Amino acid sequence: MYAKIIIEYPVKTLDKCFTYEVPEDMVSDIKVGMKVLVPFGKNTVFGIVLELTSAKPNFITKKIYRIDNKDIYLNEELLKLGKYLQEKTLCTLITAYQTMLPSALKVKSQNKSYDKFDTYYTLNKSLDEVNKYIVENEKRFKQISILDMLIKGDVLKKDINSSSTKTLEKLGLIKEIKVKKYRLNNEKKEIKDTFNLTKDQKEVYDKVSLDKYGIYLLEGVTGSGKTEVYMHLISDALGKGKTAIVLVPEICLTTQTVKRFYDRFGSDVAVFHSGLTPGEKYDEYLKIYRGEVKIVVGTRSSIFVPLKDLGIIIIDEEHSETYRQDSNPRYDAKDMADFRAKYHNCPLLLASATPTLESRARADKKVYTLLTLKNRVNNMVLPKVEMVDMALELKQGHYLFSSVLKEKIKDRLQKKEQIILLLNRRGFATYITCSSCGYTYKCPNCDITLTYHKTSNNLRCHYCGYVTKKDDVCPKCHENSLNYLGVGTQKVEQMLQELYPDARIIRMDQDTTTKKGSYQRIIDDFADNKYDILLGTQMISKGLDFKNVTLVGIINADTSLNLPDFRANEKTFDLLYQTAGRAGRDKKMGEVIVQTFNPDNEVLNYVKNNDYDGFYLYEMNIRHKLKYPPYTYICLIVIKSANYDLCAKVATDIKKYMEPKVDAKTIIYGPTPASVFRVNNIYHFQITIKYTFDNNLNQLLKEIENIYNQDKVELEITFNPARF
DNA sequence: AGCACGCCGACT
DNA sequence: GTCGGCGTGCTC
Repeated sequence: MYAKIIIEYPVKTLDKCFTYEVPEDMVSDIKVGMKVLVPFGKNTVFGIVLELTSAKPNFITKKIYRIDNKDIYLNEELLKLGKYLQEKTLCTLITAYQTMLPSALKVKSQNKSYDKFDTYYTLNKSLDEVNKYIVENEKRFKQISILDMLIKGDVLKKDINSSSTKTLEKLGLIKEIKVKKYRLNNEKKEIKDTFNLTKDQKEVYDKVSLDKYGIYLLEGVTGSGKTEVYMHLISDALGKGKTAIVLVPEICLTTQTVKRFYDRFGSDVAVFHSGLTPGEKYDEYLKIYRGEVKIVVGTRSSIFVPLKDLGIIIIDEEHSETYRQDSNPRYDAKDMADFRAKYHNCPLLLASATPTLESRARADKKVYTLLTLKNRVNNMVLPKVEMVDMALELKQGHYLFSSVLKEKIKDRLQKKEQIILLLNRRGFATYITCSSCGYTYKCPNCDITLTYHKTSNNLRCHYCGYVTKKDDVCPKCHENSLNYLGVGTQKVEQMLQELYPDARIIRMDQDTTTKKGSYQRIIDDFADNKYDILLGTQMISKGLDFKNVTLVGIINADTSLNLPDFRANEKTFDLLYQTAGRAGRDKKMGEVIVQTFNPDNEVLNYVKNNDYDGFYLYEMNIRHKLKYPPYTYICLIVIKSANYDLCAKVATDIKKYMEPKVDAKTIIYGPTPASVFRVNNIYHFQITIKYTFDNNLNQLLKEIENIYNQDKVELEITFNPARF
């Protein structure tokens, strides 16, 4: 028997099968998908068996050394999923499989075992023989008490280890056994199905068919109880003997959502996120592999878990960027989810209060089934949103906090209600703005904020390459106040403390949440009313549910409007709408203050009116005019090299190579310097491709990779990039 | 990726 | 005369 094997080196030249002979004694054990050790050149490497065949090849073959672990291997579905991942991202096949496996199982030399064991004592003789021993040695009280315990069941060695156990072991009456120990364990809980769905929720729930493939888009306002719908659907899937995957954005994981799954499904749930150690991940993977859990809740990579018989896949907060990996392979978990849903003939449910325009547009075109939850549960009303013109406030001497916001904060502090303040740091400091009038530079061709390049003191558009010089005074109001606009959370915290000396303020940003668990601690403390004000960056916007928060303040709504990205509006809407949704999640009415230099901005006004659908129509119109997704697809090629000239040359060569070969409607922009032009002395150029239908593009890009991706130049191709 | 083979410069 | 630079080509 011969095996076609793909080896561990993630290089394009080795991205193909090598054929090895399977030794006689391995024939009965070996299976497609197993990790094996093989000789390769002068080395010994690991690889994955992709195919088994009896056909003898016409070249000399080497023999497989050994199977790495015959208990864990990729099944047919996951092997196919890997190929799909390769196809979608143009990565090597081995990279695809590596991505799918937890680090403990990756195809490479592993020096340590990730298995942990508990040692138990167990009886080694029949009950009769043991009882006989007890009768014959009735004076050996210690031994007898041990035997009595063991008759009832195995006992941990460390609990009863003594000279007596050693004697019994020598006599052959008892023995040690090792049992695989999981690092994380959840108590088995009764599944309670007492939560009743509201009428709205029931309607949505009824429309999802668990018995066939289909993609549903659930558009549900903040606080509409989407999780409750998931629970019911999952519960039904389990009832059919099936399993479920729930993807959540990273930030939601440590929070209430997961707890709710534990409370409801107990030990049927495994959680997968970056906070787990490799050992913990390995254990969870093993539990899933062995079918000991039925539901996996986790971040992006959880889409690859080896659950069998999937009954439903749910992607919560589907608009979140975290579902797209921003390093190689640049996959989108939604694509993977779609593949698996098709494979298992089960539904894929995408849910969000602010769906991506792409998803929402597909729902319009009936590619997805649109489901809506328009009302909050328990008659909670959506918060009242008020715009404050910061240009006016500034004139009155209110710098970071407007007079209105200051008043409201004071009021809530008196009422012992809580406040969340958002400092919008998206798009921070890459652009130039006028601090008197709020003017920003935009590209006349692309309607994109120009990015400031300090070295050359000019402004550039990263899409088309438009360059203009930075003026000394603002072109609109002629004040000498063009600069990076930026305040740090620390500074805001300090000012806040000066304004409200008695307020208890907790800051949440990159600095305060680096330590493991610190994020959770802040959330818990705030939920426990240990603080009055939670001040944070975008990480506070998602999924948090604090009953006592009645005021949300958005300190600077504008920064993200100026992201050099065609999704700037969408990102701003998401951020503000979701943050606003943190207010008034209980009986008390919530209020939101949005501070802006552009009070007439349309996007902000849709936020004000809690009007996602309005925003959707408005933004679709813009996307249509400027031919942005969802009306087109975008593919980004980044060319990286330490050699500036070479980098620029390869970039232009690629464009020249592609231009005559693409579809007539496909447009190639650039090359332009990338948004991060130079990192560690590596230059970055980028080419943007806009296309609608281009069947050759994938093939063409493969060619490009083969021709231009050499030692001194690195190419990075991203389909449908999250940002650029 | 890793390693060998191979053909030209400055050195124990 | 050799050691070693990294360009090229191959690995079942």
